[in-house]
Amino acid sequence: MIPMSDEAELTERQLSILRKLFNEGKVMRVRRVKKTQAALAEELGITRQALSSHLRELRELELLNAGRGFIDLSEKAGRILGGASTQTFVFAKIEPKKRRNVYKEIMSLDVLQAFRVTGDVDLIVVVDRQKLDKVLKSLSGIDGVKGTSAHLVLSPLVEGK
Amino acid sequence: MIPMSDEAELTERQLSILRKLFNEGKVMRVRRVKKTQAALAEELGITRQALSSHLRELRELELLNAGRGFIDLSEKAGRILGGASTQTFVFAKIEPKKRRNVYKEIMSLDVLQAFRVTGDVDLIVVVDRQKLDKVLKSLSGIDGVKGTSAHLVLSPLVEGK
DNA sequence: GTTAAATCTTTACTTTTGTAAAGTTTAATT
DNA sequence: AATTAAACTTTACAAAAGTAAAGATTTAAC
Repeated sequence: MIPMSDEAELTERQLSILRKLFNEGKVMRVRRVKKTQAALAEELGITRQALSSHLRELRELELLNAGRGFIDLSEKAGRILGGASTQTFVFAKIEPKKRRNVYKEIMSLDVLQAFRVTGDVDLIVVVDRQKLDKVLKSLSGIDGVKGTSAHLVLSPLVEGK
Repeated sequence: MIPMSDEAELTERQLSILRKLFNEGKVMRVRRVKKTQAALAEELGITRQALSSHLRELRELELLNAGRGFIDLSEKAGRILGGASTQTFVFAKIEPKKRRNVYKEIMSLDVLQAFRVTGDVDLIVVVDRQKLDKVLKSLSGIDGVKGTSAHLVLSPLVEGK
């Protein structure tokens, strides 16, 4: 009975299952569409079977994975569509005294991830390349942010563990 | 017939499906375990149905999602388990002339992600905190790596889009 | 000692997805 | 005009996962 965020609780068994999966799992970024294949097929105006055979080929190319009620596009698919990887890393240095404010502001920005880290950089923010301009402007406008540096991803060497 | 990385090609229909999904999809990071529920149940020593009911509850708490042959843990699950994030960022500078070798070596390391990037850093490597020591040693031993700096994640401000 | 919660089993049925086969249509190529 | 590739259909069945119901165990709490 481990207490969760608010009301729910987890039993020992549930926790052990989570732990087991966590240890064996490989990290990946996906674009998930919550929709059954039947629904998607209808939107496309084709039969489920026709769609299914397209999905099979795309799956064999490692471009996507389908589950029950959802379809995940892989990073590889993003690369083909968007050209390059859409990730960008932004490092920021902040004034310690104003960090609370900085955290609060960053949480309201349209970023993929943001971390407080140790070392000669205070924050690492992961941004979608298309939104980099806007985010950089917002970031540098935050009271307490001393400086930023952006690092576009040229190519991923390793994608998931 | 859009040419892909090497040999494969995509038909118009396949491309349009990818594009549609890409636009509707939401970015998420997951930990994926490639295993059927039947196999997992056997490892746990319980029936498929018993496991299935655990998974249903975990799914209702948005801790995971199961597909055919795989189970995805959500970020929320990671937060409950790890407490903190287990990610660590390592920046590396490399000698341009030896970059090919460096890329090759890095791909064989036990890292979560690795990217070539623009800016005053050449590579950003994401490593599991537990493996940081080993990875740093391996990294600095690679011919062509001029220097590294590690940045432990103190806390995530934003987890997934 | 009784109660209650957690966990499990067996049996059985449904839903979603995967796949196969045979054949039609359309458009571009030679 | 004949060929070929892409895309689709219908019919049909298989596999993986989801669900339901009725009951057995175990363990901790009261």
